Amino acid sequence: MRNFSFREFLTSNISADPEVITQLLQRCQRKSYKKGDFLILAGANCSHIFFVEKGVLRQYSIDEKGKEHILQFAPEGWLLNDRESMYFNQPSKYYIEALENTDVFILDEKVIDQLALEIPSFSTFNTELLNNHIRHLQNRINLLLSATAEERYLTFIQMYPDILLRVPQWMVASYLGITAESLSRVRKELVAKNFKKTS
Amino acid sequence: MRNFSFREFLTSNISADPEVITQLLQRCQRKSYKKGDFLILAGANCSHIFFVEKGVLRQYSIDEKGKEHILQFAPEGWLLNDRESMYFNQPSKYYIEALENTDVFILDEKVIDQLALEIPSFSTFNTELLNNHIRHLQNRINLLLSATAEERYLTFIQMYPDILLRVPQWMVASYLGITAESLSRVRKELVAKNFKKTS
DNA sequence: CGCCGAGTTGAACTGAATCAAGAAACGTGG
DNA sequence: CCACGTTTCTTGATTCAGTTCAACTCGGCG
Repeated sequence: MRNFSFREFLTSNISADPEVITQLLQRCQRKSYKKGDFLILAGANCSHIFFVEKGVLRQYSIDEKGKEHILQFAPEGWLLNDRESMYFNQPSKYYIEALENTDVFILDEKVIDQLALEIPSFSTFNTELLNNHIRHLQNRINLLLSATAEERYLTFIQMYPDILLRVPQWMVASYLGITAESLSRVRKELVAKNFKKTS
Repeated sequence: MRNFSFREFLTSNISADPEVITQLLQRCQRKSYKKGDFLILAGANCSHIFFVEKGVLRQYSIDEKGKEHILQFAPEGWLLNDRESMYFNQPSKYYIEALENTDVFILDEKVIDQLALEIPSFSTFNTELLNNHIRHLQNRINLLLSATAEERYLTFIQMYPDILLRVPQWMVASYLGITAESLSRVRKELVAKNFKKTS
């Protein structure tokens, strides 16, 4: 798996001179987690943004019936954070877990606030992240409201082309809001359709 | 229905002196729509934020199968906007329609940008709106992933206690991601349960 | 008065869940 | 490197929540 450098990510998104970005990076923590490690447990406050350099994270909740629901996957190059917990200072509803050995940059809320004061373009950057996040969530809602299991799955593999090869299939099912068995059948159906088409 | 003044909303959310807010309000457009009017059609760019002073709006999309899906209701005191269209300059996927005669304040993107430059606390305010929006969307996704039709309905009436009395029931069904017939049956079931309990 | 959209109800149907069992893949320790 | 248990994936049978289609009621409005 290719590494995604946080520096690259930042330079292509914030218009600040390299010196400033270097300073920013110095104020980040860098951490490595092993497969299965938790970065955050539900119930704790989560006031950081994680940038994945290498590996995959998942963010999920557990409902009253004991079922897991995956809110987001974050492979390399993706950000993961819990704005609800961070911004509103609430205990998080979500667990964040490493699904592979994963290297992350951790940007703490305090650092974000400082940076927003010091680098004018940083708050623009932060706004962009928020807007992007909203777009992502809105599209997902639309999909959940309108699409069948098969349609959701097809959309998923377009959005996260390689995740399927890297995480257990039942987690993908959980992200899609269906059971593992259903996903297995959907995939079987698709293979059958393709076979028909190409033979 | 009680009126919700935009000034009140702003003063309780931005720490800027009244003079500045007065100026802000002067740069807003105020408009009235009749029941059934469209504020925005899908396909057009939507670069404003609407604040509802009186009335109700709905924001909805139409999928390939021709079905409507309601993304949000906005009764008085609520904001409605399409960040995806506004921020990324894309044609909107959503229609915005007045469900009653409705009075709104319109805050244009250009004005927002100006204000962010002129009033430091304004961008904090904007960030707060974005974070709130994210929280709202995330909770909805969780609900769609985990809850049955009945559970969604119960959550809905807690969140929008009076909307049900003001808009056709089939629109609520569309918001919940179920058919009008199903909602009718869910409601019937709930009445039956309550009758059992109280007799 | 007559029409039309909204809501209700019933019957048949269907996509997905559940339950259960077996097969395959995987990791770990000997 | 093999043997073992554990987790994941698949498949089948059954059930169920919610959809679809259709008929009927009700209330408002021209």
